[in-house]
Amino acid sequence: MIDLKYLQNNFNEASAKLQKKGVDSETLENLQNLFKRLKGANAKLEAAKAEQNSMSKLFGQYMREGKDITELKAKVDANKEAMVPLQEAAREAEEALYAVALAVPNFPDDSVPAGTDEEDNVELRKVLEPRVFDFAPKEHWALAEENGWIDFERGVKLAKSRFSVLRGEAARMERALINFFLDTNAQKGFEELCVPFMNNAQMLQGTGQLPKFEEDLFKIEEEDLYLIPTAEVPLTNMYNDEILLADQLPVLMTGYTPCFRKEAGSAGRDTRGMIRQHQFDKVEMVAIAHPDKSDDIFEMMVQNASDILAALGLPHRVVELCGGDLGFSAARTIDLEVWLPGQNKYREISSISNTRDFQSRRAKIRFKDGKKNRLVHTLNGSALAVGRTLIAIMENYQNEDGSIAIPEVLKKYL
RNA sequence: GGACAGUUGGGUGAGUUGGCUGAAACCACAUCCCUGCUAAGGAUGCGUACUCGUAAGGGUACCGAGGGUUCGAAUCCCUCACUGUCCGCCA
Repeated sequence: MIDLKYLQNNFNEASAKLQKKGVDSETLENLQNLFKRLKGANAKLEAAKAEQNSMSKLFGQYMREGKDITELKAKVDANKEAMVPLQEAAREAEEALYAVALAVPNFPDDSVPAGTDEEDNVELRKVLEPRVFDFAPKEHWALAEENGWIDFERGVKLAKSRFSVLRGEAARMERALINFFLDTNAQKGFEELCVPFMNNAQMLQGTGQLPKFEEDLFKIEEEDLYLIPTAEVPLTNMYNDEILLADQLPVLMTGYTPCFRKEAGSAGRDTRGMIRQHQFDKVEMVAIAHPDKSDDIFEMMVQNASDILAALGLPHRVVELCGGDLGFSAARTIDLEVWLPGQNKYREISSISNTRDFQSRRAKIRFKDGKKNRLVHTLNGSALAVGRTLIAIMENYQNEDGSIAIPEVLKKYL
């Protein structure tokens, strides 16, 4: 959630920032008014409560002293009744405010390039030259079929469309990649965690998936539980509603989890192959950081993900997202796009974001800064999406006969 | 799944015949004082959030969560969650 006090005191600045993310100023004006309304309603209610409390104290005193309480009782009853509409007003004001506030995206950093969609993203650099093929490179689904690696039909039979089954060598490769990623992240100082793949609503709200993006989540019937869409949710919320000590920072965490997404709104996109699935494996990095240190950690996380791709010999480019393409919670995001020769395109394989205090305000993750409690910064990034890495290896390491070579660094994991 | 017990501040743990308890005591922690020798003693402070105020200092809420009874609830009632123990079941 954005800082409402900041919005109130720096309306024009805040409004300009959020324009980059396509939020109109009417929404913000509305938000500002709702905030004022809540404060006003609370002030009235609290004054009435203070009155009630002090009269109640007197009441007890009178009882002890044996004084007559009929007059006091009448006053206190009248006040109680007068409080009912105030209570109602405060409740309504709060509901109205949060309905809007929780759906407003984070402020983008000033450095974020303006733009409306991915066309306006800015390429920062390319890493590794794409290989020159002396034959026409195939797409991963063709290779998968030739090698018997991915069983799309049976994935659909077992579940539904956008599910698939990895077989044999491919299944082992998936496992090898997970291990390689986790080991590499651990070397960079990330603690490995194995977390629940279902989280409750409060956690999903903490990281920003709820309430706005419920339609993209798989919910467990009859339970307050959702399948996680990314390990960012459990890892970041490890410290939900906690106050850390300054010397505990930064907390660096990594974990492998499957990720579950309904892909609502992506109907028809990437239906062929394994690019966009309802369930996919990912190894995630999460950092809980001191606000002054989050930029450095961000750079480290981007470098780490890029290094992993380079170690696998996968050409990729580093892209800074423009305001319009930035996710809901992110203040800044850098994507890593891997080269897919079969598709003749760069495709997203990692997304690293600094959410600054947007998630920590929702999730109440603070740290002791001297006497005061301050919100931490939270960062997350994939290192890496496993299925897409497998695809990238298939397409980049393919031979003319359809066989696929194994990247050197993975050999010890197979 | 069934039965019983419990859920209090950073920790341990009082308080459950409703008001004087936002919460004793102890530990931990912080600052200061004393003293000096391998550590001890003393004083004070020390929950979170929102809110009013330049500040000093007020106010409101929170004793697992939500609701109820009452002038007033950590204390009574209801629902739910979680923890523990026993039974059942099971990878």
